[in-house]
Amino acid sequence: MADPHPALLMFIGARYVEQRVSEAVLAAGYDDLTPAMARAAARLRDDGIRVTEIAEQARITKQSASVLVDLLERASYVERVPDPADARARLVVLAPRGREVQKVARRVERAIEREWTRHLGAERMAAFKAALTDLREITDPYR
Amino acid sequence: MADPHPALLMFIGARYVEQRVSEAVLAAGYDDLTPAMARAAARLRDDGIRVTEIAEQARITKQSASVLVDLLERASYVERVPDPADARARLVVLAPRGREVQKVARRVERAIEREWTRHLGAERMAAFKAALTDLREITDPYR
DNA sequence: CCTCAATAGTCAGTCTTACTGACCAAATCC
DNA sequence: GGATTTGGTCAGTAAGACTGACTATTGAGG
Repeated sequence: MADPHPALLMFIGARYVEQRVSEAVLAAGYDDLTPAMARAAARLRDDGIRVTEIAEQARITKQSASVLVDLLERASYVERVPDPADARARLVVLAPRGREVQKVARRVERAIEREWTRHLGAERMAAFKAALTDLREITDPYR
Repeated sequence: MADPHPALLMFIGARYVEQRVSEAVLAAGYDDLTPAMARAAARLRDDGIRVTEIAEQARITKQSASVLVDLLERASYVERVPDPADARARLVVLAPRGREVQKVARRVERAIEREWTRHLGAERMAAFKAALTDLREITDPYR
């Protein structure tokens, strides 16, 4: 490829991080997490999230999201609790085991960010992150 | 998310481009291209490529790549020609119909690059692309 | 209040797109 | 010139996505 589109380079970088994280999580002994489960789990917030919200953000149907949450729940990574604000809905929250995995993932993510900063230098890295953040404004329909 | 990891932002951008391109291709009347077929087709080069190479670059097994090439061939997007340099191998090359789709895709990609340049400014865009290219050195095992 | 459209979620069934394992034929190594 | 590597296919299976139909709750209008 003579001059690859920025999007391809972005994809390559994102895929690299996903692989590094999933390897580390596997190495830490969590071998029952599939990539799809992990991607769904990555959407979790501390205050809980609805299945429908996971689906929107991950761009999958609510049925698919529901299956993934089932799997995560069965493996004790998350719990479903009733949403106090809406009796139709249930909130997906991290269970203790999920919080442990999250810690492992966060640690790898920070390590990669340091590696990238070392490679580009602090200044270029900051500019890079700022550009990504600005581009999100025109590429991310979910804020 | 308070401070999303750069990789998430990269993923969001890459996904946006893939969606824009696939929408345009669909709108141009090519409705028999699945996302997986398109991703495989995106690896094609003018001088032809081997199925095994597609597999390596797309990080899928050669069997999966072979199936996708079959589908692309059946839909007249590509052809398989014997590799003059190796009688075991066959080169996957774009067929006329494939070249038409490629034109549509390239057009959208250029349009998006212009939009991004408008949003960031030419200077920041250039720096952004340079940073992506540099990061590729440490994130892309296939050079 | 009371209907009724919208929303949160599930169930059932299907298709796409991966995977593993076994295998063949040509090329390359020693 | 036999053994190993490489390019690719065939067969079978599983993960993960989709559509469509359905239930229960919410919230808005009359």
